[in-house]
Amino acid sequence: MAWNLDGSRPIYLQLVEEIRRRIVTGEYPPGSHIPSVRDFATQASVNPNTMQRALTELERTQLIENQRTNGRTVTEDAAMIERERRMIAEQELKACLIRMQKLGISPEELIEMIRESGKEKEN
Amino acid sequence: MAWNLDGSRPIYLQLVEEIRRRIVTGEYPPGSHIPSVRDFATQASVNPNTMQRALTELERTQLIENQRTNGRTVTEDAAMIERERRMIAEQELKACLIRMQKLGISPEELIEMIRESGKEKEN
DNA sequence: ATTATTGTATTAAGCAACTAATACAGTAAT
DNA sequence: ATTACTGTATTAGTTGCTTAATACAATAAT
Repeated sequence: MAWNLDGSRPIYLQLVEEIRRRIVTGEYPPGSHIPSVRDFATQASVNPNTMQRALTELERTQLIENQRTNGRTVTEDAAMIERERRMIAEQELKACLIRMQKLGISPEELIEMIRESGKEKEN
Repeated sequence: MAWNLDGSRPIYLQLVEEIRRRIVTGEYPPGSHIPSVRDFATQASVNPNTMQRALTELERTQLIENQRTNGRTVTEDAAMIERERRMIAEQELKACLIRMQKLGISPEELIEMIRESGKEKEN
């Protein structure tokens, strides 16, 4: 329900990522209708034009299909959705590893840091 | 030597991060002079105003000190620099964990992914 | 003293993202 | 047929980032 938009990057890109996230996590199931441009814009408190741009952009990934005057639906291809989810995760990981390497932190050290951060929950 | 600036975010922020990275990795040692605004701007192929903004911004972190008309120097406080390095790393990790969690990936799974990505080097 | 270099400030211009307010065409529902 | 909803397009105005071209004061070097 939360869009969590910030001014650090173009809003339409953040919209793309948030909607994509909802799709790959099953929040918007395969084949289901997603809200209309106007509804989406209202929900996210952005201009309809900006949401339109985000949805058009998202269409290029084939995750959503344009039903002309009947709105847009999530693709039926569940395997493709799962593939997308893994791809996003691997891109995130790769970016994280690079940023860490630039700070002089190896993958092994990163694993150790993750373990450490897990322990802190017990406070 | 590479600045690797892209248009995805404000350039002055990318400059702040790159210079900060060079400091915490020892590329610019404690107490040393960093290049002048104009030199830095030339190196990074940006406008002096943009570099000025980045350096002013970076000053707030205390990592660099303003010597008035004698340029800027990296702080002598090596412990503080190391502290900064760890803080950046932990922020990166935290952000990564959150993004992964949003994709339905647990810290344990993330560790597994890191191990997997390490194996792929042997191709 | 003069010169060069430092940081800093100012003004103007351009650009991309975003908002705003409409308008239009197609289709589903009634 | 009419109504209400879809996506789409257009035009205009605002804002923040960036570049550009200077200018100024303070200091280091000579």
